[in-house]
Amino acid sequence: MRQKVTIDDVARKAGVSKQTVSRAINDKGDISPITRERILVLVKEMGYRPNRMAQAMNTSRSHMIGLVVPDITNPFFPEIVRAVQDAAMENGYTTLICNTVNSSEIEVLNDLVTHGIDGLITFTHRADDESVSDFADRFGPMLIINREFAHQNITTLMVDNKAGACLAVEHLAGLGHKTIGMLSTDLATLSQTRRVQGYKEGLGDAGLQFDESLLVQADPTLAGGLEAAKELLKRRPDVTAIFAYNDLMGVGAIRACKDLGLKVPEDISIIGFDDIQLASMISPALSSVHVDKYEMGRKAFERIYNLIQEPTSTRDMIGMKPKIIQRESSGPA
Amino acid sequence: MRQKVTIDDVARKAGVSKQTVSRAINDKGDISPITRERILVLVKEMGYRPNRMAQAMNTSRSHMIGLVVPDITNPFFPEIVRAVQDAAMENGYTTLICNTVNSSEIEVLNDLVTHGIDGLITFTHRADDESVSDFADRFGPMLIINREFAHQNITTLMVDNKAGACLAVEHLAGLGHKTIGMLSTDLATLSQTRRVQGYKEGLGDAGLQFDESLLVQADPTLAGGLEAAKELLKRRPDVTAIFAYNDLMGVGAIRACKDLGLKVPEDISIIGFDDIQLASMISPALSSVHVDKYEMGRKAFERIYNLIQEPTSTRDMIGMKPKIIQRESSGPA
DNA sequence: GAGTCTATGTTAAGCGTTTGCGGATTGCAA
DNA sequence: TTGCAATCCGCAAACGCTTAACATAGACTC
Repeated sequence: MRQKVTIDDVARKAGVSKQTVSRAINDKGDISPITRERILVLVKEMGYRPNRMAQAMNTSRSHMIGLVVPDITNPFFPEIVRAVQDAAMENGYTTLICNTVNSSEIEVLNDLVTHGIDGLITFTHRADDESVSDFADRFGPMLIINREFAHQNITTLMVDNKAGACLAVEHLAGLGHKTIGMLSTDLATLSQTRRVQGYKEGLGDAGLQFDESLLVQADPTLAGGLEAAKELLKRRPDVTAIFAYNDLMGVGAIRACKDLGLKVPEDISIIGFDDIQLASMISPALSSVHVDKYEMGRKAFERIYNLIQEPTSTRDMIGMKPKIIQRESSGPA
Repeated sequence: MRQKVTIDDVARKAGVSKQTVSRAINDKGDISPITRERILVLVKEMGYRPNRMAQAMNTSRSHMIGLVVPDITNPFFPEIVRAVQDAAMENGYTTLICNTVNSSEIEVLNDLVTHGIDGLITFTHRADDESVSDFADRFGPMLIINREFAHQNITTLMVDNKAGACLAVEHLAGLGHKTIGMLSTDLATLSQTRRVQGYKEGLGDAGLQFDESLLVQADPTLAGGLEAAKELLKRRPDVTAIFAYNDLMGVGAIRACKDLGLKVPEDISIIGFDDIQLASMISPALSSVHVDKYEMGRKAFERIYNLIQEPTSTRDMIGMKPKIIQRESSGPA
C-alpha cells in the first residue's frame, strides 16, 4: 500500500513547504500560530497521517514494540498480551506479536528487529544464555519475562514462583492438611524449579516432612495432571491435598479424583498455579495461586516504554508477588 | 534502534557499491556468480539483514499484515491468531495485532495503515457499514471475518452459523429429543441472528414445533448461560435438550443443571457452539458445534497473501462449514 | 583494428519523513 | 534611513534501501 495522502500533498494545498507542515504537526517551534492552525485544519480535512515508516527512518522510533510468546493458545498468555496492547495503545504504540513454538526463538527476535521495533518484551525460554546474550548486545530496550538473566541491556520481570508455591502449601497446611503431594512437570524450566523449591520450603515452614514419593512429574497439561494425580494417589493413598504445578494439571487432578471416586474438596483438596480463566469455570472451581497477568503485561510495557524514552536508565529486575485465591477445590482436612 | 550493520557497511567491506549488494541478496540479475557468492558470505559473516522499513519505502511491501480482534482474551480468538501467525511466518510475514474492545475500530485500522501494513484481517463488528466502506475505499487487501459485506475491496470469511445451528438441532433431535430449547444472546450480531435462524430451521426439519418460550436470551457468557438455562428450565420443565449460542453459555447451562439437581446428559442434553478449548476440559465435556478456528486463520492469511501478491484478483466470500463434536453432555433422550 | 555485443557495476533518483542551517521578512531602536 | 535581532519558513541532506538508466570493460565479429 502506497500512502494515499502525503505531507507533500498537504504542503502544496497549504501553499507552504513540507517542512512547515512537519513543524505544525509535531508542534516544533519556528512556526507562527496562524500558519500552524491553518495547516492543522487542512491535515484533518485531508485525513493526512504521517507515514510511520518514513518517520521512523529519521527518528529511529517506529512506535512498534515486539512481543514474543511461546504460544498464544496457551491460556496463560492472552491476558498478558491484552494488557501489553492496552498499555501500548494508550501510548501510541503498536504491537508486533510472534509465537515461537515452532521456530527458533532467536530467529524470531532478529526478524522483529529488522522491522525496526523500538523495544522488545519476550518470553524466551528455549534459547540458550549465550544466544540471548549475543542478541542483547546488539539490541536496545529488552525485557524478558520469567527468566533470570544478568545482562546490562536486559530487564527481567518475574513472578515469585517460590513464594507462590510456599503460599500454596501454607494455604493447604493452614486447612489442616498434613500430607501434601505435588504434581510437577518434567520440563526443566525456572518456574518448575522454583515452584518445587517453594513447595519443599513451604512444607518445612509448616513443620511437615518432604518425601520423594510425594512428588510426581508429568506433562504440564490436563492429561499430564490426570495421570500424575492417579500415580500419586496410588503411591500415597494417605495424601489429602495436592499442589499442582499449574492450573491445567490441577484440573487434571480433579478429574483423576472424580475417576477414582474421591470427592473434591471433601476427600482431597487441590490447588493450582497461575489462575487461568479455566480455574474459575470448572466445577468444583479450582483454588489457585493467582498471578496478576494483566498487571504483568502493563508493567512490562511501562518498563519498556521508559527504557525507550530513557535509554540510559538502568536495567533492573521486577518481581511480582502471587497470592492465594481460594475456590471450591480446597477445604479443611 | 538504529540498525547496527547496513548495506553500506557490507558494500564497503566487499569493495563494491551497495547496489551490487542489493542485487546479490535479492537475487536479481546483472551480477556475476563470483561476486554474488563473495557478498553473500560477507552478509552472513557480518550478520547483515536488510532493514524492512527502508525496503518497504521503495517496494511498498512492509511484510507486515494487520490483525484486528475484538479481544484476544476471548477464548475464541487465540487459535485463529496463532494460525494466522503460523501462516504468516511461513511466508515471511509478521503480524501487527490490535484489540478493539475499548477503542474505535476505525481508528485502530487507520493507525495500522500508517505502519504500512500490506494487508488486513479483521473482526470488525461495531463499526457501521459506511465507515468500513470508506476505509475500504482507501485501503488495499482486506478480509473481514464473520461479517457480511459487499465491497469490491473486501473479501469475507464466514462460518456458516445457520448450518451449524441446524446441525446442532439435528444432532439433538437425532438422539430422540422432542423439546429443544435455545439459549441465545441479546447481542444483535450476525452470528446471533444466523444461529437462531438455524435453530428454528433445524426444528422445522426435524418436524418439531418452535415456540417463543423455548428461546431465552442473556449475555453470551458463562454467567449468562447459567441464568438463561435456569430461566428456560423454569418456563419449560419439559425441555430435555438445550442448544446454547456458544460454549460459554453451554458450560453455564451445565452448571445450572447441576444446581437444579439435573444430570447431564441423563436428564438434559446440552450442546454449545464454537468448540473452544474449555468445552473439552470440563466435566462432563461439552458437545459442541466445532468451528475449525486454526483452519480459519490459515485460510484468512492465505487469501490475504494472494491478494497482496495479486492485487487485481477478485474479492470473494469464503465459507466454513462447521461440524458436530459429540462429547459427554449430549445423549439419548 | 574498428565496430558491436554482452556481462558486470556504478550513478543517481526516489520512497515520506525530520532537522540543521541559512534566507527572507518584519519590527524597532538608533 | 540604516542596522540588527527576532521571527518565520524553505533548502537540502539524511535515514537504508531498490531500481532504472547509464558507464565500462572485455569478447566477439568481420
